[in-house]
Amino acid sequence: MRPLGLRERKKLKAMRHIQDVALDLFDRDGFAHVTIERVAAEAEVSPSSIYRYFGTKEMVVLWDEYDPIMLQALDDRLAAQDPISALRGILTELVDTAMFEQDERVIMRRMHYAMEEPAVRGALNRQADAMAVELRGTIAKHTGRDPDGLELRVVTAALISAFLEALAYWHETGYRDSLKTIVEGALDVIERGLRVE
Amino acid sequence: MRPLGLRERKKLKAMRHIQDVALDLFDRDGFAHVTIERVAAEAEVSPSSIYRYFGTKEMVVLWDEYDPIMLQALDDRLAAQDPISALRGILTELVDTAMFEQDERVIMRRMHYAMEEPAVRGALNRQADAMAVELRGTIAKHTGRDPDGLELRVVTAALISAFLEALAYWHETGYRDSLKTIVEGALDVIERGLRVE
DNA sequence: ACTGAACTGCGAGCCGCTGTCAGTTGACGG
DNA sequence: CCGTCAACTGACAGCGGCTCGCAGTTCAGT
Repeated sequence: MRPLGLRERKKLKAMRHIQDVALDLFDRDGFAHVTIERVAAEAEVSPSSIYRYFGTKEMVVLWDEYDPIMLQALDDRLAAQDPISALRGILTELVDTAMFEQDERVIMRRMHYAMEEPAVRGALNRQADAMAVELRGTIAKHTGRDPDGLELRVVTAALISAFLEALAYWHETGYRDSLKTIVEGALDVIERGLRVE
Repeated sequence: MRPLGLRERKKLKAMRHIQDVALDLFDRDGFAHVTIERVAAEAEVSPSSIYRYFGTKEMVVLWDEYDPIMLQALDDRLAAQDPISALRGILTELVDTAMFEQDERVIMRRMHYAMEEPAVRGALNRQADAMAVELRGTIAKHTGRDPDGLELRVVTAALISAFLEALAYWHETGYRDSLKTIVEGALDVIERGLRVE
């Protein structure tokens, strides 16, 4: 799996390029006012290729080549630790990776649309939903709980939504604090229970 | 506000009729394979009217004439009680209302698409997001918390997502138990904190 | 090399959704 | 009861996201 063939490398490069070009156009004219056709023209690929690569216009923004790696890492950790520790661990790992530093600017550009553009936000939520299902299955497998039980459903949903809120807060506060700090704060809130008043 | 004019009554009747016709067609041919044009023809209104009434195809399923009433009731309760008690209260009230009994079948039909059809599910999440924002504002007002603080964000998100999971669970278990029981179970989980292992 | 499979671009087309405009219908004061 | 005005409705045109089938091209394994 490690050594990517030429085909895959070309595809990855094309996707990076398309995403980059698209973000430029979105920044200039706004997400809604940029057509896929124009992105395709600017990136010198055909519109159908964009749809083949990304599936939807929103995914042009949301796609992240490291997502599968992250998910794999999370899965691995879940075999040995509880979900909250696993998430904390991933975050720490992430911050220590040069990859993150390097692409942080791109991440923030994408985050802008993920938070401000309703359509993109919707797609993000959908991704989160899919992730919740998978997470539930994994936790169930490692703890012997009922994967379809109400309790586990609520717990994983709370976890995922806490992470999403952390992202939103990170964005709204202008990326002032590190994402790691914020996510840990969010997890703390969840962990200690929700005395509301 | 109470006595609805003829205009509003006609509109409400039309919307009920359109939703009903649409659900019939969706049941027969599937959500994706039914065009708004066909719904319009079957309901004997113009397509533009459907868009004026509901905004999007998904909202034809999600629209509920009692939603604004529910939201108002929730707002009222939030002035005097904490959010969890308020939600429990609304649920109890709901179950006691004849309105619910009467329309329960329609609710289940709609629920089917809200859960199984990705596009509709997306719209539901979006509604939930909007509700979270409002809820945050209301809680902040009544408790003096920072409406944009991380803690309140996480708490309200957990509450809303718990409710959504309760709905999903209700649907998945074939509406066996009452929604009230399930929501209360979900709220219990949230309330006592999320020790995961 | 060479064959098969995967990928790409092209063209046509569906349908959700928006905006405009002319015609109609209910709300309201006299 | 009626005239006026605002609100609503339907017909139409059009945009653009997205899909599909097809023909030509490019990479992978032998």
